[in-house]
Amino acid sequence: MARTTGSEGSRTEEAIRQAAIELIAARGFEATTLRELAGRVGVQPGALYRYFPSKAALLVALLVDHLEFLLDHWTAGQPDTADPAQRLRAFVDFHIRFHTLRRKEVFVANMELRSLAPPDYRRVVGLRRRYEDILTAILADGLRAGRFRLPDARVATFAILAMLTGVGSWYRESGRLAKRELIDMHTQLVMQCVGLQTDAPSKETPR
Amino acid sequence: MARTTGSEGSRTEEAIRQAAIELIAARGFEATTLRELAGRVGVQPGALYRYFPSKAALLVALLVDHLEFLLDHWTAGQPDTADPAQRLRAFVDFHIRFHTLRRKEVFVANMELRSLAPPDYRRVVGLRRRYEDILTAILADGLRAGRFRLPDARVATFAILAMLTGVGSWYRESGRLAKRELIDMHTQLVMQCVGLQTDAPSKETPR
Amino acid sequence: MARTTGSEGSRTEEAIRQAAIELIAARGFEATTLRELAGRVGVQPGALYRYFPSKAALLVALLVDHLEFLLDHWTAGQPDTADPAQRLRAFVDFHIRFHTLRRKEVFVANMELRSLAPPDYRRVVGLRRRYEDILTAILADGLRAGRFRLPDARVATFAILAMLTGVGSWYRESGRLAKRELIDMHTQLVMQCVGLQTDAPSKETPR
Amino acid sequence: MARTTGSEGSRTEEAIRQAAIELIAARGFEATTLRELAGRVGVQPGALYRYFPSKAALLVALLVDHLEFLLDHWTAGQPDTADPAQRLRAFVDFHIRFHTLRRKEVFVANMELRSLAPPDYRRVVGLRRRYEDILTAILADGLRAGRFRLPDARVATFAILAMLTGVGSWYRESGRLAKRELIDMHTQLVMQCVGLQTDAPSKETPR
DNA sequence: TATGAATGAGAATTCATTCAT
DNA sequence: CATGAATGAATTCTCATTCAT
Repeated sequence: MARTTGSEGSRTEEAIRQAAIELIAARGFEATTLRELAGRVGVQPGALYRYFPSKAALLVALLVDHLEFLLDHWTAGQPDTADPAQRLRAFVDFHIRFHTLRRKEVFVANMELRSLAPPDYRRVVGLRRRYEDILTAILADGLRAGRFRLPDARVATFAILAMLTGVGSWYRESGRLAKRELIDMHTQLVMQCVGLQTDAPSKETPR
Repeated sequence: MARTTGSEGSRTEEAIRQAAIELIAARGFEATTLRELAGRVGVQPGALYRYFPSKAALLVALLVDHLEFLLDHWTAGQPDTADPAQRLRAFVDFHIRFHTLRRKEVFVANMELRSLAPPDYRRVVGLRRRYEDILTAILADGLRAGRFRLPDARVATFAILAMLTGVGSWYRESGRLAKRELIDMHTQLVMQCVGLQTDAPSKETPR
Repeated sequence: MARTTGSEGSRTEEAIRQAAIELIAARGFEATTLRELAGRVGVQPGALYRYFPSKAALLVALLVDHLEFLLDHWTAGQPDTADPAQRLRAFVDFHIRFHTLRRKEVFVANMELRSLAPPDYRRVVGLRRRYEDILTAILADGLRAGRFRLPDARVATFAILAMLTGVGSWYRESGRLAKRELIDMHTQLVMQCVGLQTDAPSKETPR
Repeated sequence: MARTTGSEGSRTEEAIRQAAIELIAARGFEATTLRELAGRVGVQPGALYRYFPSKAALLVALLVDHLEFLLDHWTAGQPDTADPAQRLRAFVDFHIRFHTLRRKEVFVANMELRSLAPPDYRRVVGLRRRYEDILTAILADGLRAGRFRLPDARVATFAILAMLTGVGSWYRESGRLAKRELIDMHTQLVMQCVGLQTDAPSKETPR
């Protein structure tokens, strides 16, 4: 379904969101001016205020929508198994796909938390926390079942998320690696990280 | 040599650097104003220009010094062994110690690359690259020696650095974990990640 | 004739006028926005332009109508006597009644003259002048007849009008004084002011 | 003593205050722009912020200083008598002198109360109240001594102040009347108003 | 008769930077 | 070595107004 085609207005709003993500990812929130944003969208700066009451509110809308979208998608595509290793595999696959697909949103959501006013910050961090909890639950499950060898489920959550999310900051569609390879590689790394042996071959970095 | 003993001026410069790191870490470079910086240092804004030709130059100085300090310290304390596993252990220890000690500098260096003008950006990224290369070399060594099982030394470098650097964003001196534990945990995670078995015990997350 | 029965439209126009008086009295003309006005009326800002060609024209309409209403009412209820003292008494009564009844209109008419463009200013001041002239004529009559003792009929006009109009700025229906008392008090003050003895009792201010 | 001659800065501040009074008196506070104010002073708009933290604060400073100046001057020149009639005479003289001398400040103080934020409003109204109380005290004295015939000291205070203050809104130095005449006329009006007989001659308005 | 979308001009305010002293 | 005064350019945001529908 998604946003129905709609009037002038809803198309303008979508255009603003798109352009905002692009600009904020490129320059940072503070360094992004509404003038430039309006210019990209092809309207006057004042017109932005029909859609967002302030620059800050625009950022909040972007981040909240992004995180809710992320959570919804995980929920919708959740793996049909209770096996922790299988679930972890699915999580890595999901995370990398999502984070390479919506690279800019992810980048913005990671970089601009500090541009949020305290109440907005709490709201956004709350949503992010729910995503972290998904991974923590998988790791804790695996630990409990004696399948994973880990020092601490929460620390490992942060470690693995940092590792996986980092991908978005250097991966380019046009680069050396196909997305399939990327996922396979990180699956191997994560699996080993939680103490599972993999039979993936080792290969040296080509230069 | 440089700023050692401390005339009035060099003490002021140190104070500016300190305050700048603090402010930029807290608000971001764009959101940090020279007025506020000057206020913290206890001088008028104009006085800052005795020490740095521009706000941008101040950031560059901060980042370059930080990265050179990082590289110097690794070089100075380099482990006295050729064994890849030992070297990797040493790297993790060094990295986490440094990144928890100089948390704010690290945070700024990771967040504010995009605030740099292209030539400065290249310079700083060049330094950072030299640090990454240290880890890549260790991993490639271990691969060549058949000691590590890894998909790709470069990808693993990014993955491990992201994992380790992430620590700085949530670790607090006053938190649940002692620094020793932190290092042990991440050593275990990294060792497993590169395919080495560890004998560290698994423990569940306390609630 | 004019806005009597009330199609949709003429009811809307009345609502606009009402809301405008209220808002302008509260915030001043410049500080009143058409957005807020429209909001109170329950329409979109653009709809106001069906009724008034501009914000400035709205103000003019308000002021002119108010002053014409004032003059019409005096004319309609004019006292049936040539005696200056009687006429003065009637004027005070009329003025205070009108100025407490239509407090907000009066307030706006006194405060917002300077918001008028020169031609509108002249028109409105012309109407106001006709009202002042009513009092001047009474005073001049009384002087000529040797009944009043006054330095100058015009100066006294301004003085008395200022005195009486001032009431509107502090009088509240719900306050300490009934309207009847208010009128009696000011009648006494004005009568004494023009040199007539009154037999009204003096009373001290209660605390 | 007064503001000592002083640096560049204090001269600029004085110039800002002067120009601000002039502009605000002419156009109203809301309609006065900092651009225009700066233009009159001969500086860039931003420079105003060295002297006042906001447009609103500038207005407050103007009003508070004006009212304190008014109160100080009355106190300094207070009449050397306890006789209510004499004191009332002195008050009228003082008030009209002051209100014709500092016409614009007075006008602004009367018109722009509503442009103040609530706390500032309370502060300014508090000062104004202290001035009103001076007149109320004189009237109450005269009443108690049986010298004045008045309905109510507080109501009479408002009435007389309105009458006297109104002068500032039409008096021009260059007009028909000398300031001496103006004061004499209003003294007569006020004296009669409180029920004292005067021996001033009546004269008709020349046309 | 009214709406919804947008404009264009201008508002207050902020900020890096300069420079005479 | 540092200040105090000021600049000039930009920023977010507001608002009266227009107009196709």
